[in-house]
Amino acid sequence: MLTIGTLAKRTGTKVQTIRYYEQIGLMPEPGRTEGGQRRYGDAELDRLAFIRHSRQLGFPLDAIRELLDLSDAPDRPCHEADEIARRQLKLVEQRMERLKALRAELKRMVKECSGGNASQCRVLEVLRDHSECLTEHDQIGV
Amino acid sequence: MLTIGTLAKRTGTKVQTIRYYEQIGLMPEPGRTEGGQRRYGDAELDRLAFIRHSRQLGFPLDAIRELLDLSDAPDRPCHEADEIARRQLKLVEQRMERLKALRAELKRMVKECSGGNASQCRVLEVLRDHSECLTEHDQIGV
DNA sequence: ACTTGAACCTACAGTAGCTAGAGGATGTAA
DNA sequence: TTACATCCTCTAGCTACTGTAGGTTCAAGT
Repeated sequence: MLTIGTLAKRTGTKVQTIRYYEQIGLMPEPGRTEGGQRRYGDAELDRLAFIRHSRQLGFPLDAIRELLDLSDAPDRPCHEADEIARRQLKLVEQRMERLKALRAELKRMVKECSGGNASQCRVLEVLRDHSECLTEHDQIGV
Repeated sequence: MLTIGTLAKRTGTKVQTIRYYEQIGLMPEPGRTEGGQRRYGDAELDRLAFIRHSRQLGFPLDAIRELLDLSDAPDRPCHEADEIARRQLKLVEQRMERLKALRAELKRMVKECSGGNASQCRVLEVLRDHSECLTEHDQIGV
């Protein structure tokens, strides 16, 4: 039987995060000691590891919920899981494209800064003048 | 004199966002009509454009506050702005590295999925078994 | 002058995914 | 038994907005 702290250490999760997952129904309510402390088994350890690994791959909690459902139902066809993974991959690729553009712009800013005072600062100038910019209006969520 | 809606349209911002910026002190309190509606001048338009452009480049609001302070004080040396931009560039580069690893992992998952049912699903299997993974423990913030 | 309707106002709640703290109870080893 | 790490619940906070409810104001058209 594992305490919440052990579970936390083994999966690289904070204790509070595990309780949070329980609260939102991602982790099941575990058994308790007489004194009311949570005690976990190996199934819960696996489940939490699954969740953490998925989070590390950037899957949002909603998607993880779906993946867990699939994982719990071995007979269901797997294309749904495939779908979710593909969606995530697409998202990651979009973000990368976006970051590439940002990086270019930031590099340009930094490179052109000659180190005078603020009134001649290239960095500030570029930020002030949107027209010399490669970046589009509505791409804020990086 | 510009209404808040006009300012919003011109800068690609939502009206509520402008009010939010005012609330947190990033935008000044503008003049009002007798009826209490906000009216802006060109200075405010410029300031908002600066903020939005910076946000598009991924600068957090705190950094933008610093940049605005610098922008308001033309005599201060510019290396602080340079510093902030460099910091941001570094962050962007870190994120890109991270996303590259994620992309590789996701591609692998998707590629190996053969389309059976959930019990043989490669995607789920990879998520279950952290040990075959390239990704490190603590890299969740993508 | 009057009416209409878009745009404005405040205030509050909600989003994702945790994280931190207060104030107190429990479990375990010496 | 005593110390002390770990646990408990509850609440609030973080970033950067976004949405809604319920009401007011402005400007254009008649």
